[in-house]
This record gives sequence, structure tokens and C-alpha cells, in this order.
Amino acid sequence: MEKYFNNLSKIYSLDNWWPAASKFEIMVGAILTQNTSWSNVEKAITNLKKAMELEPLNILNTPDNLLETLIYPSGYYKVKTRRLKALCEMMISEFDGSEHRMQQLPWQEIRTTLLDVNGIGPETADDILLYALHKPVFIIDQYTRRIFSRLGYSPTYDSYDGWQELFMQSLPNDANVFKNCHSLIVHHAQNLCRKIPICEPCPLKNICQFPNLQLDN
DNA sequence: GTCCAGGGCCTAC
DNA sequence: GTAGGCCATGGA
Repeated sequence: MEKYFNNLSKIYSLDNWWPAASKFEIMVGAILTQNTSWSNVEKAITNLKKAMELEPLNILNTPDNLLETLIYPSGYYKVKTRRLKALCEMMISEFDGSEHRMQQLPWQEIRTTLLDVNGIGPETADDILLYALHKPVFIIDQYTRRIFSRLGYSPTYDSYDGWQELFMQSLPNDANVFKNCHSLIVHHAQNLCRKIPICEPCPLKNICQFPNLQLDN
């Protein structure tokens, strides 16, 4: 597994893969990017930052219809308005609106609190834990499952938690490693396997055993 | 016109 | 417990 990532890192240089000015901006992005391309999310975040300083209380104080207009480009704007406000309510009630206070707790505890928020599932919670709070948690997305099941990996349980356990037991317990590996997977899946369905020669050679990897289901 | 993206919830069986 | 429908814009 580590060799796979080493090879990926020789191909791609990832500089600031999740760009954001603050921890809270990453949390907002994690919700907005649900099943949505990042280019659309960027438009929504730009709108939000023009309209307000990005803080939980400011989002909560924004009328729903205005918030919907601001995040409109990211799609699902009604559900995401609800989800953003649910996140902000939790931030304020549990952590007094302070990401710093949130970060003090063990990640397992934060994860439970995040999963309690309507609209935050395991992937979004782990996005927040890893990228916003720098906690050593590996993010499992569809790309990861597809690529690694084709590479012959299979977790004990074919579930989010099963895949997560596999990666967290196989890689060094280090948030920077997890960030790099996750972003390399997504970058590879998007830029190479998707845009060039048949990559010849496959830049991963023997490591990536699927030179014609396509992101079919 | 079709496909799908840096998911998750709800409902029905 | 799980399969299927639903939420929605924008780029390829």
C-alpha cells in the first residue's frame, strides 16, 4: 500500500489541495462538497465570504433564503442550507463556536458529536477531522473503495468503517500522511483515471494493476 | 442530450 | 439491514 502511494507522489505534486483561510471554512467546504464538484463549491464559498465573515454565528443569523442564494452554485442548496445551520448550531452549543475548543478533544469524541449532526455522515465528519482539525483519521470515499478493491484489497467488513480500519492499520498513524494519501487518491482518480480512461503507459506500472481503470460502479 | 462530482437522509420492504 | 429515491448545479 505504501508503495502505491509513493508512486503516486512521484507523479503528482499536491500543493494546498484543500485551500481555505480557516478551519471553519474547511468545515463549510466539507458540507458543500457533498456529491458536488469542487469548482461549484468554490463559487459558493466565494459568495459566502463576500457576504460575511465566515463564522458559525454569522451563518446562523443569515436568513435561509439568503443563504440558499449564496450557496446556490454548489447545488442541493436547500438541504445544504439546513446542514450548514445544523453544523453551526452544534459548534455553538457544544464548543461555544470555537474550533480551537473543539480541537482540544480526542478525535473519537469529536467524531461522535459530528455524526450526531443531521447532514454530517462519516465522510464529511472525517473531512472535518482530518483537514480542518488535523486529526489522524483516514477518509474513505468511493474512489478509494473502487481503486483499492481493484488492487486486490478487501477489508474485514465491506463498509465505511471496515475500509477505514484497513487504511489506518496499514499506514503510519500521522495526519499528514493521511492527508497526502487521500488527496493523491482523489487527484489520481479525477485527473488520470477519469479524464484519460485508458492510460498508456500507466504511470503506476506494476503498482496500479489497472491501466484501463474506469470509474464504473 | 447524458453523466456525474471531494454524500447523506428518509422511506419502504 | 439495505435497496432505491431524492436533493440540484455546472462542467465535460
